Amino acid sequence: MHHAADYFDQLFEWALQLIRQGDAYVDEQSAEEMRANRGTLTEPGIPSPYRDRDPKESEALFLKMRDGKLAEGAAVLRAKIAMDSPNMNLRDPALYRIRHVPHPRAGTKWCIYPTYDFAHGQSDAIEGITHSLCTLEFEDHRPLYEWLLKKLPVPNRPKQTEFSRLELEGTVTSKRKLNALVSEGHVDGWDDPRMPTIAGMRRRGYSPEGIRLFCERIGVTRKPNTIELQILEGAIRDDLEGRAHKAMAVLDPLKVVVTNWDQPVLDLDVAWHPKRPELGSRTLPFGPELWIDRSDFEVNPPEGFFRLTPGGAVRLKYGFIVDFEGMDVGPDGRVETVYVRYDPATRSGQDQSGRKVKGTIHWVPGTAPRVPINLYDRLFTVPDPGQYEDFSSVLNPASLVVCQGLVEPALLNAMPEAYFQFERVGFFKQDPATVDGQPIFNRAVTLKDAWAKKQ
RNA sequence: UGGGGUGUGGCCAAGUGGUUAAGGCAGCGGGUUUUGAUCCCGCCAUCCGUAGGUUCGAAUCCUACCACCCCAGCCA
Repeated sequence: MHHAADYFDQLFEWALQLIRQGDAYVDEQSAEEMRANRGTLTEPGIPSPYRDRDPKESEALFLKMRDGKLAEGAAVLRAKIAMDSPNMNLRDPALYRIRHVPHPRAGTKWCIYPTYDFAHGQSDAIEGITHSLCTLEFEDHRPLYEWLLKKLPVPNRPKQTEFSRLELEGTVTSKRKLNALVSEGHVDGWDDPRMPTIAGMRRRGYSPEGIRLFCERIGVTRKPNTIELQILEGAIRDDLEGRAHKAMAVLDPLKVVVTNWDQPVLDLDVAWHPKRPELGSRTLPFGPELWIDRSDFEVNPPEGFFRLTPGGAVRLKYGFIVDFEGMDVGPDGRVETVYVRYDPATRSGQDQSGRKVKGTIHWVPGTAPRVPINLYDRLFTVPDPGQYEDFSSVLNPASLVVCQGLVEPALLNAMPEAYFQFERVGFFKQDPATVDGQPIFNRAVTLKDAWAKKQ
């Protein structure tokens, strides 16, 4: 990492040189006067009364600026270019201004600081940069960037190239707006998993490779664009599909009792990934009591529903086919427990029964630990929040839903760097806030769900 | 009504004078499947902002027009 502050001494010397060359002058107009004299888009500006002062006088004033002898706003160093330029950025842009504040890196050494325009190209040159990339709004600054490089004895001449910024549906990407989200407390920080920052995406569970795949898919151009969220999510899914450990978790538990289970708990040995044996396997206990997702049982199933129903049967993934036997319904009409019978001849991997069922659902053992699972969704309810003057009014109140889910016991073991797919649910990763034996999972992205879409 | 940019299918994006306008995402249809996931197959712009023109031939060259974005901070 390099910082412009590392070059403040050199930048100051170069500013002095511009003054001596007659290419810069100290202007003592107020900010308001400068604005008034800058002209408009269609009318040229009016030269400052200080524009043609003796360079020696400018130099003396500039030194006074540096020495803290002038108040903020009392004077500013300006490039002497052209007040009638059709390019507003060339109407004698400010190069240095007085700020009686310490600098986060340079401390209290300076009370004058270079503007973006004066620091940019020269810093690039010092760093030996050959191609300086930035976004389209700086296109109009390129002539200024080049003007400064030409006027100064810089070690090399970087070339500025602009491209369009990346706009993503359902979020904001400008630093200022992101900063507002953080400082106004709408998110927990710059690495909040809902933030479109690298830190946020990593914490959410996006892999570096997935992020790069996304970048490859969207390309780089000079066209204004707004990328659909699906392109990001699709890239993340495509990458995670191949690298995630596959496990089971139940977000909204419904108790299931296997009434004919007449043996000790059966420890199933299940591979972490069906296509990647090198990832190894884990133990998954199957017993008389377990949990399934509430959405996988319907008393009055809609057309095409092939999960568990009264009178129906499903396969419990990696386990057995079970047949519905009965259920307990609470006073509020809510199903509390489902009773099933398992078919011993249908054990996964050694099923010789020939039975076929329409659905296979995920489950966790009755002893499954309960852990917090953060379900993240888009931060905003509209695709273009940046267009709203007060974007906090279109925040998605459900951008984070914390649920207490049940996960298979193997997930209690620390695997902080692993990506997980909770089968039929989505991709997840442990949050860094996880402490020993108390994992917290973040949902990176859901799985595609053709059934949900059909509903 | 100054200057700088950009316009190719729902979203991205190749293509810069010559067969039927790449590819990805999304969508649709079908197959495989102990994840309604993955995977596989097929379909998806007679048309490239609009209108003219040049040419044997144009999304690609010319002209005009239209639309949208950026610039009047001592912000970056």
